[in-house]
Amino acid sequence: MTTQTKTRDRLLDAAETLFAQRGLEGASMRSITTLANANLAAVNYHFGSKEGLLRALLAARITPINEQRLQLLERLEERGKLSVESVLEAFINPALDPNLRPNDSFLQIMTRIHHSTDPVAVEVLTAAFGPVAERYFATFHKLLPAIPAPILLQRMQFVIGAMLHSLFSKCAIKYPINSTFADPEALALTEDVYRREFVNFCAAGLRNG
Amino acid sequence: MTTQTKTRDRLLDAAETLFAQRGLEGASMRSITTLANANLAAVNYHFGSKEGLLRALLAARITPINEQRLQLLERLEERGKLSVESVLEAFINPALDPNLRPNDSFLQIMTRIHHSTDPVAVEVLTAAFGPVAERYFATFHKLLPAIPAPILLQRMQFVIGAMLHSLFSKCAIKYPINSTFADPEALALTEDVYRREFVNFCAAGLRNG
DNA sequence: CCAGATTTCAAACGGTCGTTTAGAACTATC
DNA sequence: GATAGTTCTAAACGACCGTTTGAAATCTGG
Repeated sequence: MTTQTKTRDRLLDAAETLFAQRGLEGASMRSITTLANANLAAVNYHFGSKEGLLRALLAARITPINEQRLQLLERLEERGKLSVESVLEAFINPALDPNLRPNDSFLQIMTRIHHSTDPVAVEVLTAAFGPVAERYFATFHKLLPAIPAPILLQRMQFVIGAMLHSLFSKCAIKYPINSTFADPEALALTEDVYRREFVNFCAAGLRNG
Repeated sequence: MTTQTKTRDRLLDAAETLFAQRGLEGASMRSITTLANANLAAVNYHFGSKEGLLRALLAARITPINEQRLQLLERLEERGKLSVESVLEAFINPALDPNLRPNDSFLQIMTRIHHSTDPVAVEVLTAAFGPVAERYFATFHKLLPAIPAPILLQRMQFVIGAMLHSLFSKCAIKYPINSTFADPEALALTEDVYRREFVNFCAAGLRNG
């Protein structure tokens, strides 16, 4: 009884799950291939190596998200709808789009690799995220001309950090502060509320920081 | 020619450096003991195991920081100097105090383990950071009574994320956006400016998010 | 100086790691 | 239904992992 999907895709899904769960070093080829119901040698056959698997996974998931970030920004410019809020929305929305992000594991990976020093992760991340960061910085710089570039850059780091950590904590570790409240249900923000909170928090910080 | 410091301390320093550089799984006992100019068995002798080394390292570094966070908050309360800004300062300052943070590597570790799922890291982090988070949340709740608890909790996640990522990027990876500017020197914010930016960014976000 | 406790050392342990290999099983084409 | 190309499989490779061991070296108090 084997799954209908192709081995290559099952390997990518398994890698996504286990890289998120155990980290890049902690997820072994044996655990990945076992979870994917594949032979140990399957990764090397389909991707050449573990590094190849990581590259393929990141390319398959990160690239579409960042491409959409650039597309949304272009559309806002074309339609003259640029504002701090709309740009922040264009930045966060692709990371929440179910069409681009099959499961929550990838958000964990994204946070992990943003704070890792793994050469492959850094290389892929720089290549994919660099143009987006430059483009968004330039846009914010136009929208907030009174803020000196180094200051604005620092504030963008705050924005990126707020995004990464909140996306991670949304679908992974529950912070102990949650235990303060009797009803954990009341703490679960809808995705719309989360999005609004992120945009407003960062907009206020960028402007008045 | 051996270093004057004791083996136990050299092991902690080496572990701090390598855990930051290669992650908890990526830093091997052999690399740690070699960097510390110690025998391979030294870690097991002094700390029992690699996990024991990690626990000792985290306890030695995280605990003082979080204790000071609580102390500073108490002092603000005693002196009636509570404000969103002063509380944010009490939160960020211990992480920048050279007396509590011997070198930058620990900031990388702190960011890493905040986004890891390693059982030991999660356990230590929850124990050390939980009371701090609850305490600060209660204080912010008093200062900003109009904001519903779940919303305030989400905004605190943004604050924590902004802190973690900015501390990490300060001493680790340089984002590609930096390359946009000719003079990288002009981008290096002093620690005072960074602190002020963090406090003002987060204060604006918490209030008007 | 010497006994006793502490610390360091080289060597080896079993286990897991990522990768390779040669052949079996499958699939598509004629 | 034979053939060629693709995919899968089991087994083994050397390398590195964290840990253990027992003896040497070092330090300590009398």
